[in-house]
Amino acid sequence: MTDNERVPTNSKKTTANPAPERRRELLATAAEVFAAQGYNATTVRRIADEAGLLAGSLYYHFDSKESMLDEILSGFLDELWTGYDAVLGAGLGPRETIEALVTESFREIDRHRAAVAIYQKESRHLVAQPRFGYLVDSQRKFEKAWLGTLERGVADGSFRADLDIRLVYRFVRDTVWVAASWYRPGGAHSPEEIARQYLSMVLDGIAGRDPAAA
Amino acid sequence: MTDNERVPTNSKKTTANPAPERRRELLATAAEVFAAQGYNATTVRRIADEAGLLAGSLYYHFDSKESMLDEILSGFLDELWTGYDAVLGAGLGPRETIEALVTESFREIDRHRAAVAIYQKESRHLVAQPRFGYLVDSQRKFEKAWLGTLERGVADGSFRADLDIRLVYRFVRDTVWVAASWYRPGGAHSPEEIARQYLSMVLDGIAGRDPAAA
DNA sequence: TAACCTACCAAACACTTGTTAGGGAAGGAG
DNA sequence: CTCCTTCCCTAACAAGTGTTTGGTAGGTTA
Repeated sequence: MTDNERVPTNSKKTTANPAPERRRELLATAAEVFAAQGYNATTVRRIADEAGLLAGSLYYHFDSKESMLDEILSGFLDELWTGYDAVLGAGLGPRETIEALVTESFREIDRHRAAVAIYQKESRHLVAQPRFGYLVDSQRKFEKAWLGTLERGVADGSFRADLDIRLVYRFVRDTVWVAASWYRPGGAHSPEEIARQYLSMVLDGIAGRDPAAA
Repeated sequence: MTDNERVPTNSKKTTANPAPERRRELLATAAEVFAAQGYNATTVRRIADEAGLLAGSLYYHFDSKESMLDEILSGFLDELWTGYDAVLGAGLGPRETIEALVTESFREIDRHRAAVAIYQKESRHLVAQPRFGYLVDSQRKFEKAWLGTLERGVADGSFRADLDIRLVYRFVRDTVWVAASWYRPGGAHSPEEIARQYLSMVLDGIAGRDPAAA
């Protein structure tokens, strides 16, 4: 469906997926360390320590450190686009689409906090590598979905027409995704509640409604 | 004045600053590479290549790779707080203070684009190191200034009272500073124009004013 | 019992990393 | 000319990097 459904290069397993439980465990801890320290600053030995095995043993499960990163990012993007495609195919109006996309985004941040953090820190220099070319495809598709929705909304009066639409796009996009840098699951607010307040701010602003106030 | 005025440890120069021209050149190119590739992913040899000399020669000017990073970040923060302190000491109302802070922030992004990008990517794991403890001080002061202004605004009706104020703080803060990731000096808009449109979005929202629209 | 597979360890490999030591060319000062 | 300072190069070092190789304990299958 999307062009992001890459099969992570895993030459070890020829059968479909016999026992990916351990892989997922290891990928989860790797993602946590990557998110906390940064990909390049993270050593394979550190991941192994955190997972309770030796560095070399990771290479029984994965081809390379880079393929771990690949699997983390592509796995996240696959799930993200599953959610986005459902929203975009629902035939909603511009404003409702934006609301649904923002809400869906915060749900993804809730479920893939580490992957989102990694994506934000590393994607900029990963796009240069051919292996991560699918990041470019995803970015393009992402921009098309959001920007297109915003333009539809400007056309039908849902959104203001007196702003640089690309500035608005980056504003909304960044506003949502940087939340992954401070969001912690199990915090004071649910993803839906955060989405609600963010949408309220983005759509209506933070200024007081009292005309008497300066 | 601020508590960020750290003297970068430069044991080589005992006199005040005899010829810091070359230093600034090298720091500028180092900052560009750090911002583009990430600090840990950047090798000293790469910086040297970009600057047109050999890796070892950098150590005539700087104590270490880390001290380059230190000097870049502390230099940026010093200038940032010079501007912020001027705004905060001007005795403006809450809304005018926020407007001035946002505008000042975009000016700093314009002048220290690379340093801001580095700060955003690396500060999270740098705060653990004692050498970069001043980052924590700056963060605390930053939060105090912004959050305090927002609270004053809620109290006097300038800002909405029906939102989680800490969420608003993070919203405004991130919204402004992530702009450094896409901003390029000499682009379509001046820092002031970007600040104006951002403020318009943050304060009044992006929704259309036409009540007839959904 | 024998063969086999899974998941790991122990130990090393080749390479890159930040950093250092010593030296030398260029130019101004005495 | 000699001395000194500035700025850079050459060449290496030790530590850390991702990765590979061979082996092995334990369970499952035949």
